[in-house]
Amino acid sequence: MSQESRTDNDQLLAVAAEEFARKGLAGARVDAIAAAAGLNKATLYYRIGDKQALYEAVFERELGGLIRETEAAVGTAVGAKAQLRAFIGAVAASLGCAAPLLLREVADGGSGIPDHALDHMGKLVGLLRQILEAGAASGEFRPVNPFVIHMMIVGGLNLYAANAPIRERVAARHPQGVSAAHFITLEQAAGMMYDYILGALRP
Amino acid sequence: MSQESRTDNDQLLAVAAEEFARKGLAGARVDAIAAAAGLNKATLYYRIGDKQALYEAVFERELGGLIRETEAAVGTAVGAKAQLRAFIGAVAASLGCAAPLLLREVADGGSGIPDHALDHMGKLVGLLRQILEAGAASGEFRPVNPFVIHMMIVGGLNLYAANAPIRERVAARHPQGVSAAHFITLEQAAGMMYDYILGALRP
DNA sequence: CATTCAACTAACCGTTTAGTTAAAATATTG
DNA sequence: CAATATTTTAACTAAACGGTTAGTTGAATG
Repeated sequence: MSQESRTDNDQLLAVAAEEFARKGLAGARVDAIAAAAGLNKATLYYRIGDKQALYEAVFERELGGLIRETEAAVGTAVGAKAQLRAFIGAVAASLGCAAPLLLREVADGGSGIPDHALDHMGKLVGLLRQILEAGAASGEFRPVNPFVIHMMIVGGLNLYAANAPIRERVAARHPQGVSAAHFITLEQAAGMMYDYILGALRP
Repeated sequence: MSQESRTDNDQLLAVAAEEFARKGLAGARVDAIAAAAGLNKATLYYRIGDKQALYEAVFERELGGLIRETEAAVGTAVGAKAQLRAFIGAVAASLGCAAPLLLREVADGGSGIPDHALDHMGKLVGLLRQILEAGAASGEFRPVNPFVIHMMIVGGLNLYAANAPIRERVAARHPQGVSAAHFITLEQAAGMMYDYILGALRP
Protein backbone atom coordinates (compact mmCIF):
# COMPACT_ATOMS: atom_id res chain seq x y z
CA MET A 1 0.00 0.00 0.00
CA SER A 2 2.68 2.42 1.02
CA GLN A 3 4.60 1.32 -2.05
CA GLU A 4 1.62 1.63 -4.35
CA SER A 5 0.60 4.94 -2.88
CA ARG A 6 4.14 6.17 -3.35
CA THR A 7 4.09 5.15 -7.00
CA ASP A 8 0.75 6.81 -7.59
CA ASN A 9 1.94 10.03 -6.05
CA ASP A 10 4.99 9.86 -8.27
CA GLN A 11 2.75 9.80 -11.30
CA LEU A 12 0.77 12.68 -9.87
CA LEU A 13 3.87 14.70 -9.09
CA ALA A 14 5.25 14.15 -12.58
CA VAL A 15 2.02 15.36 -14.17
CA ALA A 16 1.80 18.29 -11.77
CA ALA A 17 5.41 19.22 -12.51
CA GLU A 18 4.60 19.66 -16.18
CA GLU A 19 1.58 21.78 -15.42
CA PHE A 20 3.41 23.97 -12.90
CA ALA A 21 6.35 24.27 -15.29
CA ARG A 22 4.10 25.46 -18.12
CA LYS A 23 1.80 27.75 -16.14
CA GLY A 24 3.46 28.53 -12.81
CA LEU A 25 1.98 28.20 -9.34
CA ALA A 26 -0.63 30.91 -9.82
CA GLY A 27 -1.39 29.95 -13.41
CA ALA A 28 -1.76 26.21 -13.01
CA ARG A 29 -5.25 24.89 -12.28
CA VAL A 30 -5.83 22.20 -9.69
CA ASP A 31 -8.71 20.84 -11.77
CA ALA A 32 -6.43 20.55 -14.79
CA ILE A 33 -3.74 18.74 -12.80
CA ALA A 34 -6.25 16.34 -11.30
CA ALA A 35 -7.76 15.64 -14.71
CA ALA A 36 -4.35 15.10 -16.31
CA ALA A 37 -3.42 12.71 -13.53
CA GLY A 38 -6.72 10.87 -13.94
CA LEU A 39 -7.72 11.74 -10.40
CA ASN A 40 -10.75 13.25 -8.82
CA LYS A 41 -9.91 16.65 -7.42
CA ALA A 42 -10.95 15.64 -3.92
CA THR A 43 -8.67 12.61 -4.14
CA LEU A 44 -5.80 14.91 -4.95
CA TYR A 45 -6.58 17.04 -1.91
CA TYR A 46 -6.98 13.88 0.16
CA ARG A 47 -3.55 12.62 -0.89
CA ILE A 48 -1.46 15.77 -0.87
CA GLY A 49 -3.12 18.65 0.86
CA ASP A 50 -3.61 22.00 -0.79
CA LYS A 51 -2.20 23.52 -3.97
CA GLN A 52 0.83 24.94 -2.18
CA ALA A 53 1.71 21.55 -0.66
CA LEU A 54 1.42 19.93 -4.08
CA TYR A 55 3.67 22.57 -5.57
CA GLU A 56 6.27 22.17 -2.85
CA ALA A 57 6.28 18.40 -3.28
CA VAL A 58 6.77 18.85 -7.02
CA PHE A 59 9.57 21.36 -6.58
CA GLU A 60 11.40 19.26 -4.04
CA ARG A 61 11.11 16.17 -6.23
CA GLU A 62 12.47 17.94 -9.30
CA LEU A 63 15.30 19.67 -7.49
CA GLY A 64 16.11 16.56 -5.48
CA GLY A 65 16.57 14.57 -8.69
CA LEU A 66 18.80 17.28 -10.11
CA ILE A 67 21.09 17.47 -7.11
CA ARG A 68 21.21 13.67 -6.68
CA GLU A 69 22.24 13.04 -10.27
CA THR A 70 24.71 15.91 -10.30
CA GLU A 71 26.40 14.76 -7.10
CA ALA A 72 26.58 11.23 -8.49
CA ALA A 73 28.11 12.38 -11.77
CA VAL A 74 30.67 14.60 -10.08
CA GLY A 75 31.47 11.82 -7.64
CA THR A 76 32.60 9.46 -10.37
CA ALA A 77 34.80 12.07 -12.10
CA VAL A 78 38.47 12.47 -11.24
CA GLY A 79 40.22 15.80 -11.34
CA ALA A 80 38.83 19.32 -11.25
CA LYS A 81 38.35 19.65 -15.01
CA ALA A 82 36.55 16.32 -15.35
CA GLN A 83 34.41 17.19 -12.35
CA LEU A 84 33.52 20.55 -13.83
CA ARG A 85 32.52 18.87 -17.08
CA ALA A 86 30.48 16.32 -15.12
CA PHE A 87 28.81 19.09 -13.14
CA ILE A 88 27.73 21.05 -16.19
CA GLY A 89 26.74 17.95 -18.13
CA ALA A 90 24.71 16.48 -15.27
CA VAL A 91 22.83 19.70 -14.56
CA ALA A 92 22.02 20.00 -18.26
CA ALA A 93 21.00 16.35 -18.58
CA SER A 94 18.75 16.24 -15.54
CA LEU A 95 17.08 19.62 -15.85
CA GLY A 96 13.97 18.13 -17.44
CA CYS A 97 11.06 20.42 -16.71
CA ALA A 98 12.93 21.85 -13.71
CA ALA A 99 14.21 24.80 -15.73
CA PRO A 100 10.91 26.69 -15.92
CA LEU A 101 10.20 25.84 -12.29
CA LEU A 102 13.55 27.26 -11.22
CA LEU A 103 13.28 30.39 -13.34
CA ARG A 104 9.83 31.11 -11.98
CA GLU A 105 10.94 30.57 -8.42
CA VAL A 106 13.86 32.95 -8.82
CA ALA A 107 11.50 35.51 -10.32
CA ASP A 108 9.23 34.97 -7.32
CA GLY A 109 12.03 35.61 -4.86
CA GLY A 110 11.87 31.95 -3.86
CA SER A 111 8.58 32.39 -2.03
CA GLY A 112 7.47 28.87 -2.94
CA ILE A 113 10.72 27.07 -2.17
CA PRO A 114 10.46 24.85 0.91
CA ASP A 115 13.41 24.86 3.30
CA HIS A 116 14.48 21.38 2.32
CA ALA A 117 14.69 22.30 -1.38
CA LEU A 118 16.61 25.40 -0.37
CA ASP A 119 19.22 23.14 1.20
CA HIS A 120 19.43 21.29 -2.11
CA MET A 121 20.20 24.54 -3.88
CA GLY A 122 22.84 25.35 -1.31
CA LYS A 123 24.41 21.95 -1.85
CA LEU A 124 24.64 22.55 -5.60
CA VAL A 125 26.39 25.86 -5.03
CA GLY A 126 28.73 24.23 -2.51
CA LEU A 127 29.54 21.40 -4.88
CA LEU A 128 30.70 23.74 -7.63
CA ARG A 129 32.67 25.79 -5.13
CA GLN A 130 34.53 22.67 -4.01
CA ILE A 131 35.39 21.81 -7.60
CA LEU A 132 36.66 25.31 -8.30
CA GLU A 133 38.67 25.48 -5.07
CA ALA A 134 40.24 22.10 -5.73
CA GLY A 135 41.17 23.22 -9.23
CA ALA A 136 42.65 26.44 -7.88
CA ALA A 137 44.63 24.50 -5.27
CA SER A 138 46.09 22.21 -7.92
CA GLY A 139 46.94 25.15 -10.16
CA GLU A 140 44.58 24.05 -12.93
CA PHE A 141 42.24 26.99 -12.39
CA ARG A 142 42.77 30.58 -11.42
CA PRO A 143 40.90 31.83 -8.34
CA VAL A 144 37.43 33.10 -9.18
CA ASN A 145 34.21 34.04 -7.48
CA PRO A 146 32.49 30.65 -7.44
CA PHE A 147 29.02 32.08 -7.03
CA VAL A 148 29.29 34.26 -10.12
CA ILE A 149 30.55 31.27 -12.09
CA HIS A 150 27.62 29.32 -10.72
CA MET A 151 25.18 31.96 -11.90
CA MET A 152 26.68 31.93 -15.39
CA ILE A 153 26.53 28.15 -15.70
CA VAL A 154 23.13 27.57 -14.14
CA GLY A 155 21.65 30.73 -15.60
CA GLY A 156 22.97 29.91 -19.03
CA LEU A 157 21.78 26.32 -18.95
CA ASN A 158 18.34 27.14 -17.61
CA LEU A 159 17.81 29.99 -20.02
CA TYR A 160 18.93 27.89 -22.97
CA ALA A 161 16.86 24.91 -21.89
CA ALA A 162 13.69 26.94 -21.45
CA ASN A 163 13.77 29.37 -24.34
CA ALA A 164 13.46 27.00 -27.27
CA PRO A 165 9.94 28.24 -28.12
CA ILE A 166 11.16 31.83 -28.17
CA ARG A 167 14.09 30.93 -30.42
CA GLU A 168 11.69 29.32 -32.86
CA ARG A 169 9.42 32.33 -32.89
CA VAL A 170 12.34 34.68 -33.50
CA ALA A 171 13.56 32.39 -36.25
CA ALA A 172 10.15 32.40 -37.89
CA ARG A 173 10.08 36.21 -37.86
CA HIS A 174 13.68 36.79 -38.93
CA PRO A 175 14.75 33.83 -41.06
CA GLN A 176 17.82 35.69 -42.31
CA GLY A 177 19.08 36.69 -38.85
CA VAL A 178 19.14 33.21 -37.40
CA SER A 179 22.04 30.86 -37.83
CA ALA A 180 22.44 27.19 -37.07
CA ALA A 181 24.26 28.32 -33.94
CA HIS A 182 20.87 28.98 -32.34
CA PHE A 183 19.60 25.44 -32.83
CA ILE A 184 21.98 23.08 -31.14
CA THR A 185 20.87 20.63 -28.49
CA LEU A 186 21.12 21.41 -24.80
CA GLU A 187 23.91 18.83 -24.52
CA GLN A 188 25.89 20.59 -27.22
CA ALA A 189 25.30 23.96 -25.56
CA ALA A 190 26.45 22.47 -22.25
CA GLY A 191 29.62 21.23 -23.92
CA MET A 192 30.32 24.70 -25.25
CA MET A 193 29.67 26.27 -21.88
CA TYR A 194 32.17 23.89 -20.32
CA ASP A 195 34.67 24.93 -22.96
CA TYR A 196 34.06 28.63 -22.31
CA ILE A 197 34.12 28.30 -18.52
CA LEU A 198 37.37 26.39 -18.84
CA GLY A 199 38.78 29.32 -20.79
CA ALA A 200 37.56 31.69 -18.11
CA LEU A 201 39.29 29.62 -15.43
CA ARG A 202 42.62 29.35 -17.25
CA PRO A 203 45.34 30.77 -14.96
CA MET B 1 -3.58 66.23 -23.27
CA SER B 2 -1.71 63.65 -25.25
CA GLN B 3 1.37 64.62 -23.29
CA GLU B 4 -0.35 64.37 -19.92
CA SER B 5 -2.01 61.08 -20.78
CA ARG B 6 1.36 59.75 -21.89
CA THR B 7 2.96 60.75 -18.61
CA ASP B 8 0.14 59.22 -16.61
CA ASN B 9 0.43 55.99 -18.54
CA ASP B 10 4.14 55.99 -17.85
CA GLN B 11 3.40 56.11 -14.13
CA LEU B 12 0.83 53.36 -14.55
CA LEU B 13 3.20 51.18 -16.55
CA ALA B 14 5.96 51.61 -13.97
CA VAL B 15 3.66 50.55 -11.15
CA ALA B 16 2.28 47.66 -13.20
CA ALA B 17 5.81 46.54 -14.04
CA GLU B 18 6.62 46.10 -10.37
CA GLU B 19 3.45 44.15 -9.75
CA PHE B 20 3.92 41.89 -12.78
CA ALA B 21 7.58 41.41 -11.84
CA ARG B 22 6.68 40.30 -8.33
CA LYS B 23 3.63 38.16 -9.12
CA GLY B 24 3.70 37.32 -12.82
CA LEU B 25 0.92 37.78 -15.36
CA ALA B 26 -1.38 35.20 -13.78
CA GLY B 27 -0.53 36.15 -10.21
CA ALA B 28 -0.83 39.92 -10.49
CA ARG B 29 -4.23 41.42 -9.72
CA VAL B 30 -5.71 44.17 -11.85
CA ASP B 31 -7.36 45.71 -8.79
CA ALA B 32 -4.01 45.80 -6.99
CA ILE B 33 -2.31 47.47 -9.95
CA ALA B 34 -5.06 50.05 -10.28
CA ALA B 35 -4.96 50.78 -6.56
CA ALA B 36 -1.18 51.09 -6.53
CA ALA B 37 -1.37 53.49 -9.46
CA GLY B 38 -4.07 55.51 -7.68
CA LEU B 39 -6.53 54.71 -10.46
CA ASN B 40 -9.97 53.26 -10.58
CA LYS B 41 -10.02 49.91 -12.32
CA ALA B 42 -12.37 51.11 -15.04
CA THR B 43 -10.01 53.98 -15.77
CA LEU B 44 -7.24 51.49 -16.29
CA TYR B 45 -9.39 49.52 -18.70
CA TYR B 46 -10.41 52.70 -20.47
CA ARG B 47 -6.81 53.78 -20.94
CA ILE B 48 -5.07 50.54 -21.76
CA GLY B 49 -7.45 47.72 -22.54
CA ASP B 50 -7.43 44.35 -20.87
CA LYS B 51 -4.88 42.71 -18.58
CA GLN B 52 -2.97 41.16 -21.46
CA ALA B 53 -2.64 44.53 -23.22
CA LEU B 54 -1.38 46.12 -20.01
CA TYR B 55 1.13 43.36 -19.57
CA GLU B 56 2.37 43.65 -23.14
CA ALA B 57 2.75 47.41 -22.79
CA VAL B 58 4.75 46.89 -19.58
CA PHE B 59 6.95 44.25 -21.13
CA GLU B 60 7.65 46.28 -24.22
CA ARG B 61 8.45 49.35 -22.17
CA GLU B 62 10.90 47.50 -19.92
CA LEU B 63 12.59 45.65 -22.74
CA GLY B 64 12.63 48.73 -24.93
CA GLY B 65 14.50 50.66 -22.25
CA LEU B 66 16.97 47.84 -21.87
CA ILE B 67 17.78 47.57 -25.56
CA ARG B 68 17.90 51.35 -26.04
CA GLU B 69 20.38 51.90 -23.22
CA THR B 70 22.46 48.91 -24.22
CA GLU B 71 22.70 50.00 -27.83
CA ALA B 72 23.64 53.51 -26.70
CA ALA B 73 26.35 52.24 -24.36
CA VAL B 74 27.83 49.91 -26.94
CA GLY B 75 27.66 52.68 -29.54
CA THR B 76 29.95 54.95 -27.57
CA ALA B 77 32.53 52.22 -26.92
CA VAL B 78 35.46 51.64 -29.26
CA GLY B 79 36.94 48.21 -29.87
CA ALA B 80 35.47 44.80 -29.31
CA LYS B 81 36.61 44.45 -25.71
CA ALA B 82 35.30 47.85 -24.66
CA GLN B 83 32.05 47.13 -26.46
CA LEU B 84 31.71 43.80 -24.69
CA ARG B 85 32.26 45.49 -21.36
CA ALA B 86 29.72 48.16 -22.29
CA PHE B 87 27.22 45.50 -23.34
CA ILE B 88 27.44 43.56 -20.09
CA GLY B 89 27.52 46.68 -17.95
CA ALA B 90 24.56 48.28 -19.69
CA VAL B 91 22.40 45.17 -19.50
CA ALA B 92 23.20 44.87 -15.80
CA ALA B 93 22.60 48.56 -15.12
CA SER B 94 19.29 48.81 -16.93
CA LEU B 95 17.75 45.51 -15.90
CA GLY B 96 15.68 47.13 -13.14
CA CYS B 97 12.63 45.00 -12.58
CA ALA B 98 12.97 43.51 -16.05
CA ALA B 99 14.84 40.48 -14.73
CA PRO B 100 11.83 38.76 -13.14
CA LEU B 101 9.71 39.69 -16.15
CA LEU B 102 12.22 38.12 -18.51
CA LEU B 103 12.71 34.99 -16.44
CA ARG B 104 8.98 34.45 -16.20
CA GLU B 105 8.50 34.97 -19.90
CA VAL B 106 11.19 32.45 -20.77
CA ALA B 107 9.57 29.98 -18.37
CA ASP B 108 6.27 30.65 -20.14
CA GLY B 109 7.72 29.91 -23.54
CA GLY B 110 7.33 33.58 -24.42
CA SER B 111 3.57 33.33 -24.69
CA GLY B 112 3.14 36.88 -23.44
CA ILE B 113 5.82 38.53 -25.52
CA PRO B 114 4.40 40.78 -28.22
CA ASP B 115 6.05 40.66 -31.63
CA HIS B 116 7.61 44.08 -31.25
CA ALA B 117 9.32 43.11 -27.99
CA LEU B 118 10.48 39.93 -29.66
CA ASP B 119 12.28 42.08 -32.21
CA HIS B 120 13.99 43.88 -29.33
CA MET B 121 15.25 40.58 -28.00
CA GLY B 122 16.50 39.67 -31.44
CA LYS B 123 18.32 42.98 -31.66
CA LEU B 124 20.09 42.33 -28.37
CA VAL B 125 21.28 38.94 -29.58
CA GLY B 126 22.39 40.48 -32.86
CA LEU B 127 24.26 43.25 -31.09
CA LEU B 128 26.36 40.83 -29.07
CA ARG B 129 26.98 38.70 -32.16
CA GLN B 130 28.33 41.74 -33.99
CA ILE B 131 30.68 42.51 -31.11
CA LEU B 132 31.95 38.94 -30.98
CA GLU B 133 32.39 38.71 -34.74
CA ALA B 134 34.25 42.00 -34.87
CA GLY B 135 36.53 40.79 -32.09
CA ALA B 136 37.13 37.52 -33.91
CA ALA B 137 37.91 39.38 -37.13
CA SER B 138 40.47 41.57 -35.39
CA GLY B 139 42.05 38.57 -33.69
CA GLU B 140 41.14 39.77 -30.19
CA PHE B 141 38.65 36.94 -29.65
CA ARG B 142 38.55 33.35 -30.71
CA PRO B 143 35.48 32.23 -32.68
CA VAL B 144 32.64 31.13 -30.43
CA ASN B 145 28.94 30.36 -30.58
CA PRO B 146 27.55 33.84 -29.93
CA PHE B 147 24.18 32.59 -28.82
CA VAL B 148 25.62 30.37 -26.11
CA ILE B 149 27.74 33.26 -24.88
CA HIS B 150 24.61 35.39 -24.91
CA MET B 151 22.78 32.84 -22.76
CA MET B 152 25.62 32.76 -20.24
CA ILE B 153 25.80 36.54 -19.94
CA VAL B 154 22.09 37.30 -19.91
CA GLY B 155 21.21 34.19 -17.92
CA GLY B 156 23.91 34.90 -15.40
CA LEU B 157 22.98 38.56 -15.01
CA ASN B 158 19.26 37.92 -14.74
CA LEU B 159 19.67 35.08 -12.30
CA TYR B 160 22.03 37.08 -10.16
CA ALA B 161 19.84 40.18 -10.26
CA ALA B 162 16.69 38.31 -9.30
CA ASN B 163 17.86 35.84 -6.70
CA ALA B 164 18.94 38.18 -3.94
CA PRO B 165 16.07 37.11 -1.66
CA ILE B 166 17.00 33.46 -2.10
CA ARG B 167 20.65 34.19 -1.30
CA GLU B 168 19.61 35.89 1.89
CA ARG B 169 17.40 33.00 2.91
CA VAL B 170 20.18 30.50 2.27
CA ALA B 171 22.59 32.69 4.22
CA ALA B 172 20.20 32.83 7.15
CA ARG B 173 19.91 29.05 7.19
CA HIS B 174 23.61 28.28 6.63
CA PRO B 175 25.62 31.16 8.06
CA GLN B 176 28.84 29.12 7.93
CA GLY B 177 28.47 28.10 4.25
CA VAL B 178 28.08 31.59 2.89
CA SER B 179 31.01 33.81 2.04
CA ALA B 180 31.22 37.47 1.12
CA ALA B 181 31.49 36.27 -2.46
CA HIS B 182 27.73 35.81 -2.49
CA PHE B 183 26.95 39.37 -1.54
CA ILE B 184 28.51 41.65 -4.10
CA THR B 185 26.50 44.19 -6.05
CA LEU B 186 25.12 43.43 -9.48
CA GLU B 187 27.64 45.86 -10.97
CA GLN B 188 30.49 43.99 -9.34
CA ALA B 189 29.09 40.68 -10.55
CA ALA B 190 28.79 42.13 -14.05
CA GLY B 191 32.43 43.20 -13.90
CA MET B 192 33.46 39.69 -12.96
CA MET B 193 31.36 38.19 -15.72
CA TYR B 194 33.09 40.46 -18.21
CA ASP B 195 36.41 39.25 -16.88
CA TYR B 196 35.39 35.61 -17.17
CA ILE B 197 33.85 35.97 -20.62
CA LEU B 198 37.02 37.72 -21.74
CA GLY B 199 38.97 34.68 -20.55
CA ALA B 200 36.60 32.41 -22.42
CA LEU B 201 37.14 34.42 -25.59
CA ARG B 202 40.94 34.51 -25.40
CA PRO B 203 42.35 32.98 -28.61
C1' DC C 1 -23.04 -11.06 8.92
C1' DA C 2 -21.75 -6.59 11.07
C1' DT C 3 -18.23 -3.21 11.61
C1' DT C 4 -14.36 -0.53 10.39
C1' DC C 5 -11.46 2.03 7.57
C1' DA C 6 -8.73 4.02 3.91
C1' DA C 7 -9.54 5.50 -0.62
C1' DC C 8 -12.34 7.66 -3.60
C1' DT C 9 -16.20 10.54 -5.87
C1' DA C 10 -19.95 13.89 -7.52
C1' DA C 11 -21.84 17.78 -6.31
C1' DC C 12 -21.50 21.81 -4.15
C1' DC C 13 -19.86 26.44 -1.79
C1' DG C 14 -17.88 30.85 -0.83
C1' DT C 15 -14.57 33.79 -2.65
C1' DT C 16 -11.95 35.92 -5.97
C1' DT C 17 -11.22 37.82 -10.43
C1' DA C 18 -11.34 39.97 -14.98
C1' DG C 19 -14.18 42.70 -17.11
C1' DT C 20 -18.75 45.89 -17.74
C1' DT C 21 -22.10 49.51 -17.06
C1' DA C 22 -24.50 53.57 -16.39
C1' DA C 23 -24.13 57.72 -14.54
C1' DA C 24 -21.57 61.61 -12.53
C1' DA C 25 -17.82 64.81 -13.06
C1' DT C 26 -14.69 67.34 -15.79
C1' DA C 27 -12.80 69.34 -19.64
C1' DT C 28 -13.36 71.13 -24.56
C1' DT C 29 -15.42 73.66 -27.98
C1' DG C 30 -18.83 76.29 -30.89
C1' DC D 1 -22.97 79.80 -21.73
C1' DA D 2 -24.64 75.69 -23.81
C1' DA D 3 -23.43 71.59 -25.98
C1' DT D 4 -20.50 67.98 -26.59
C1' DA D 5 -16.75 64.97 -25.83
C1' DT D 6 -13.66 62.88 -22.54
C1' DT D 7 -12.53 60.87 -17.84
C1' DT D 8 -13.61 58.98 -13.65
C1' DT D 9 -16.34 56.47 -10.40
C1' DA D 10 -18.98 52.99 -7.53
C1' DA D 11 -21.51 49.23 -8.16
C1' DC D 12 -22.26 45.21 -10.57
C1' DT D 13 -21.90 40.55 -13.22
C1' DA D 14 -20.59 36.16 -14.92
C1' DA D 15 -17.35 32.92 -14.70
C1' DA D 16 -13.54 30.59 -12.71
C1' DC D 17 -11.24 28.84 -8.96
C1' DG D 18 -9.54 26.58 -4.60
C1' DG D 19 -11.29 23.99 -1.34
C1' DT D 20 -15.10 21.19 1.25
C1' DT D 21 -18.74 17.93 2.19
C1' DA D 22 -21.65 14.20 2.48
C1' DG D 23 -21.70 9.99 0.95
C1' DT D 24 -19.96 5.55 -1.72
C1' DT D 25 -16.98 1.55 -2.44
C1' DG D 26 -14.62 -2.51 -1.50
C1' DA D 27 -11.64 -4.97 1.06
C1' DA D 28 -9.99 -6.28 5.70
C1' DT D 29 -11.32 -7.57 10.61
C1' DG D 30 -13.80 -9.83 14.37
